[in-house]
Amino acid sequence: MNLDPIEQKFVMHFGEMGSRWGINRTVGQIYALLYLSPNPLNAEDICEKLGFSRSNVSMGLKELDSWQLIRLKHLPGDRRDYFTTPDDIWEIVRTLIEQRRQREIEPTLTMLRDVLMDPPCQESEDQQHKHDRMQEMHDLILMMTDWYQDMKSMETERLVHLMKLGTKVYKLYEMKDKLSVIPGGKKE
Amino acid sequence: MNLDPIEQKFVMHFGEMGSRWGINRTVGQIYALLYLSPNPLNAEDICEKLGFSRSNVSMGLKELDSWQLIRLKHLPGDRRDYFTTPDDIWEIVRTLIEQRRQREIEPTLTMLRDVLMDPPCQESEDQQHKHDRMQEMHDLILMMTDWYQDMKSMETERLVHLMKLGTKVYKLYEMKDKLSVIPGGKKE
DNA sequence: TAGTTATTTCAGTAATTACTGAAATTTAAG
DNA sequence: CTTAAATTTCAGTAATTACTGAAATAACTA
Repeated sequence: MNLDPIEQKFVMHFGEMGSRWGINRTVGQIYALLYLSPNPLNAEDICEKLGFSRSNVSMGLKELDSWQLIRLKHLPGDRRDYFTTPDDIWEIVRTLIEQRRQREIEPTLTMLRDVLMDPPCQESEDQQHKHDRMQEMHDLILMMTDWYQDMKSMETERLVHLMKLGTKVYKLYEMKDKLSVIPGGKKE
Repeated sequence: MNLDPIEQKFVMHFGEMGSRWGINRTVGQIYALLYLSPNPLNAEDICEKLGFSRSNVSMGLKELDSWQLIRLKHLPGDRRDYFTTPDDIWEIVRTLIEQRRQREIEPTLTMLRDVLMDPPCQESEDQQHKHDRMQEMHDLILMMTDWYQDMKSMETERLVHLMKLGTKVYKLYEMKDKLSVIPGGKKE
């Protein structure tokens, strides 16, 4: 492996962390390497720097591509594929959240909608409890994804501002009914 | 396996989903079963319902306990351990987020703090770029965890209200400077 | 077109993780 | 204390996932 100490620490960390997420070591390390790299890297570069086989790197890049986390670049007079991560880290975060929503949340929501569709076959108390419990989960997930869809449309600048306000913004909101100066203050 | 069709679908789904998260099939299924169950279950119940070995269930429960996702109960005149999930699904979600923060985010933050501590050994442009890139990630993670710490302290009722408001609350906030009626309107 | 280079696929193997049954330990009751 | 029930541990094995090298395919060049 051909990395300076700091880079190595960062790359290794993402390799190890990878396994705590659904992602494997190779994929984690490749992404960390690309994230730090000042210029696009081709597959051969990655093999060399991380000591993985060419085919492993190919599969890792394919995986990252399926997550839409990398960008393909071409250098003039060079037919090889070069890869980068988006420059804007917020774009990376948004993509990660969106992909996880699609892969992990959406199927669960579909399953829940499905089982909640038909009413419990035998109307026992236990059946009712299970039904309620699933409804509860369904509603909570729906609320969170709706909230996320709303936030997603915000530009980074505003989102950062809103996050930094945190709960303060809510205290302000509570005040508005008392003031009844702001238009729409009686709604909700 | 001894489950009615709807329950089975729910439990199986969490088994399969488990592998997309860091969690394994057994643990996913056990949790789904406990989540739906109207009354606490002991290990033997779980073995029977899911068809796992006693030791596998024991290990699964231990894992769930380490995530603080289950509660231990005792029934009068019965020495066996019975388990439930919290009644309040919001408590489950909070615990999940908190645990993931501790296990996945905190170590990364520590690593980043660590590598950002000492200045780049050789002051090349590439070194600077890597340093900046890591700083960027550090700051973003810190902002998100700070925001989360702030939200964590809110009661469920208020949090739900705030989520349902979504970005509307921000539009209101933008208005306040123009109105300059609300106390503290000139801050920030 | 053939020849060259880049990339992907895939079958086989290595490594890791999940699961079991038997034995050990813990816990409580008599 | 002794006995019995409940739970955990752990070594061995099964199942799954990760990785490799060779072969196939694709993409360009002359």
